Amino acid sequence: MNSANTSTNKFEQLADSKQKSIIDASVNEFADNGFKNASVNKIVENAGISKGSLFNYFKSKNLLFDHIYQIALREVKSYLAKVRDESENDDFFTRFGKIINAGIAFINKHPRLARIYFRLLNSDDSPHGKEIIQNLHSEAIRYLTQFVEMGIERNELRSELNPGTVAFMMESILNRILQVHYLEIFDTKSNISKNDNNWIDEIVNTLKTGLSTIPPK
Amino acid sequence: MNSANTSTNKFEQLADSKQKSIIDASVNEFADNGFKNASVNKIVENAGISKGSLFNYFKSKNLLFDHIYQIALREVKSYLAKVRDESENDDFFTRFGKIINAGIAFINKHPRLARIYFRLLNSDDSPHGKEIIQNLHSEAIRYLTQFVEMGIERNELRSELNPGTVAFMMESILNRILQVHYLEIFDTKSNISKNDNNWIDEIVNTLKTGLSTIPPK
DNA sequence: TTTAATAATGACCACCCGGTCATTATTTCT
DNA sequence: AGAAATAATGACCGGGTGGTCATTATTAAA
Repeated sequence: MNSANTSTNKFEQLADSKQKSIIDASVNEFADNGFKNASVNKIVENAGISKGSLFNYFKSKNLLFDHIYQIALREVKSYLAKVRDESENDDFFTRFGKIINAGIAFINKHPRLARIYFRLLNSDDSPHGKEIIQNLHSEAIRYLTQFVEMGIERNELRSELNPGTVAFMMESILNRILQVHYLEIFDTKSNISKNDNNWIDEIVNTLKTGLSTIPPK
Repeated sequence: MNSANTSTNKFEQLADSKQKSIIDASVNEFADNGFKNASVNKIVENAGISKGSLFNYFKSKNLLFDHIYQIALREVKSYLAKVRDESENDDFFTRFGKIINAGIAFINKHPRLARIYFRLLNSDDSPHGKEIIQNLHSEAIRYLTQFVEMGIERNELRSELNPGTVAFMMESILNRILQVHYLEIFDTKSNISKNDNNWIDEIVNTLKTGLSTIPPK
């Protein structure tokens, strides 16, 4: 009883190369098929282990998915922390542009994790799908709300703005841009192809100055 | 050989009440489980017909889904056309608010169709999922781009704006608002609960006047 | 009313699923 | 080297899948 008996206890004591092959096979299978349609049989086949072993490491398909998801979450958070720290001295709008580009960079670096995320978004066939997504969204809103509040303090944003509302709008647009980029990677037929910095700058700038011909008071 | 031999030919010659019960059962099953995880056995059970009959009306599960999807698409388009015609004399921002409210009304009226749509969005387990979604998005963008161009012509929007970019931003926000509303309906635990007109007005207004403290030239 | 055409049925098929566990292979300890 | 402990295996289980088709029930024609 020396260490906590987590569900991944046995798994974590495996050789690193074996862990990696199992994680790789799992990520690929979940990314391609979502949770329910992912096949444990194919995972063990691609990982080069027996089914009995997998169910020895993880008590169920659910717990295996949880483990994969935790890995993805850790990766995302480290990305967000990085961009927050690296853009501390930029103005609000430059920062927002950098956040968007960090998201794009993440998708480029971890396309299969992004795939799992985007599947999770609306599929609801995953063990804790709803809770996971709610969590991610509220974390994103909190993250962006901080930026907005800071922007107001620095007098870069109008003081009468509701930070939560602005954060919601930013998150909407951010998510959509990332979704488009994700589709560009996974759908070769995609004809959207607007993923260049000019486009992002244009969006940020439009958000900055607004649409109306009539300037506010 | 008098009429086109479509895959739904036999189905459309059925009594209306029978058609309705089959469609109802199918919509419910697809809404609750997505395409692949939907069970044909449960559909026929809930529709009160035999499995053989269903496969007589529709050659495959795929074609049954296609038929359901076409129904949903028709419903959405009629909604969009209605709001376009009814708001012809409003200014751009009032119109955008009405579009958002029309979307919310649609979800309230057809929650199960909305569920199928949101599942379709990222699940990619449906027969032509990718193409369907691409189509819907580009139709939405085209629809909104018209509004933006009209707004510029009427001198309600800055002339230097790129209509496609603005339409993209609007669609991002619209989609997200509808997604939140959808979650409020289907997830009783949802604590977002911002679906009131004040919130929508606030978003539209923020988009109108922009975020920056510095007014454009 | 008898016959011919059409519609509805559900047992059945081959296949795949997540999960189990007695058996076998490997490592560790004496 | 032998015994004990641990790890890995894959045949097997009950259950569900989309789809088929010989049989039965219903309707239309004679």
